[in-house]
Amino acid sequence: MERILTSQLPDHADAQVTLKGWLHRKRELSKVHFLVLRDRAGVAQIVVGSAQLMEQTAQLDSETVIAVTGTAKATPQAPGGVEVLADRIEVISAPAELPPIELHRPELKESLPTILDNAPVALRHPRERAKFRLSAAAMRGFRESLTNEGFTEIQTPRIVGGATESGANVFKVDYFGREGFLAQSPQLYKQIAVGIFERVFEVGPVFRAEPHDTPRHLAEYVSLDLEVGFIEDHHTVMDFARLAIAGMAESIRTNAASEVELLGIDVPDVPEKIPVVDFPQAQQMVQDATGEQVVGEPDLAPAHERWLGEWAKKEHGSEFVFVSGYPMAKRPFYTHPDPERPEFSNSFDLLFRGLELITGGQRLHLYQDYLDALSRAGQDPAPLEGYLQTFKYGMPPHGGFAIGLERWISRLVGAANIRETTFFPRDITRISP
RNA sequence: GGGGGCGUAGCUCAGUUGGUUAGAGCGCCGGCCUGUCACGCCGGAGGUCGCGGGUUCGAGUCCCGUCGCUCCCGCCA
Repeated sequence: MERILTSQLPDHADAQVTLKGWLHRKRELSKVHFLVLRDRAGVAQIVVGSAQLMEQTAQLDSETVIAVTGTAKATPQAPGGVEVLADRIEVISAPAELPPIELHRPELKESLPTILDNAPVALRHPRERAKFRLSAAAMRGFRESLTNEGFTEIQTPRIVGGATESGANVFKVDYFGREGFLAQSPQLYKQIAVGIFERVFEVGPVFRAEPHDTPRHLAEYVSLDLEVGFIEDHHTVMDFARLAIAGMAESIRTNAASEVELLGIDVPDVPEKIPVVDFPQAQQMVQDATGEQVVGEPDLAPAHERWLGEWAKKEHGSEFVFVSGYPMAKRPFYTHPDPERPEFSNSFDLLFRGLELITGGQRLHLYQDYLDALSRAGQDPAPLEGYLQTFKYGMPPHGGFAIGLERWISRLVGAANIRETTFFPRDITRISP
């Protein structure tokens, strides 16, 4: 008998079916046992009526892997409308121990450290795994919307020689006796790739050895990167950021509809035109509203980003807001200045529900500009020789951005801590499981 | 890196001004219950109170140290 999924039960009413999955829960009454079977699609109720079968199911522990054969019956009493009246239950695999957490609850009551310590089994919970189906749908939307625009997907090295860019700390690795580093971003390689493909994107892990212990930081996270050539300025890049985010939101709506429903989340509408606030203007607004002295600071504090998020919602009905034109001072060496006011850059952040979700901008594209910028930053151009080749041999104006996947999902589901939406998070203290 | 909070049963948590044998709910085990759906009812097992030291007649409770977790800030995606 061929296996069907719990989600296919409504199509098989009154037919003989086989379900395979995990024993999610038992509810045992004296004359009838109800089993809840969980498979990759969801859960279904199994009704056990015969004394002989009940004797068997009474012995089964939670998470036993079983195959159930019986008749699918549509009935209003059944959760989900259709249940299986079991004729035969086969144990495929019996667990060695009971799970340390209560998987059968509608929502896990366990604390985050307990969930993370027991992640291999905790993530089996329908609500837990649903978050990562949202991730999958988001990545798919990112890939599809950009592929449609003539982008090429690339995979750049995760092990690099020489520090990639200034700023974040990098993990050192022993590379056959030489010093190597884990890539903190595909930045340099994706720019090189623009010289080859014009339009590229990448989905992959990046590594940050920063000693940050916050609910928004990870030592390893998934970066959705884009880089595109032949732009006017950073506003062209912002248009692609809008396109990518809209594609991700749409894919979640269509490819993860049941997860969206299960989690009860609001997938945001991405406006055709996301509001844009110039950095100095943003600071002035925050200062006027909060009375805090922020004008002149080189960046926005998280609290100020939250304020801007609320402002965009109130004034523009948008859950997204661009802040553009950050000061050059704290931006990396490849950042393109604003030709009109060189102390500011052609860069931007995209805030989603008050959290920094995307950073991007226009990059320098002239060889001499790179030599000058590196010199100003006091950085030795020698380790960057391969990178600089790109500009030596002709590059169009270009730019790009990076989206933090886990941050996007974290904001989407309203998680208090990014670890809730990270598949086996790596942070300053956690390296396993 | 700076500051705050918390470590008590498998899980989530109570535990009074220090006082005899440390509690609850869930989970687990046993019994009862034709339709449960966080099933219900009755009973039971389960603890080095994170670890080490100190004060005291007496420490889960007070003090010191240490380890772990967590939140805020810095910083970032």
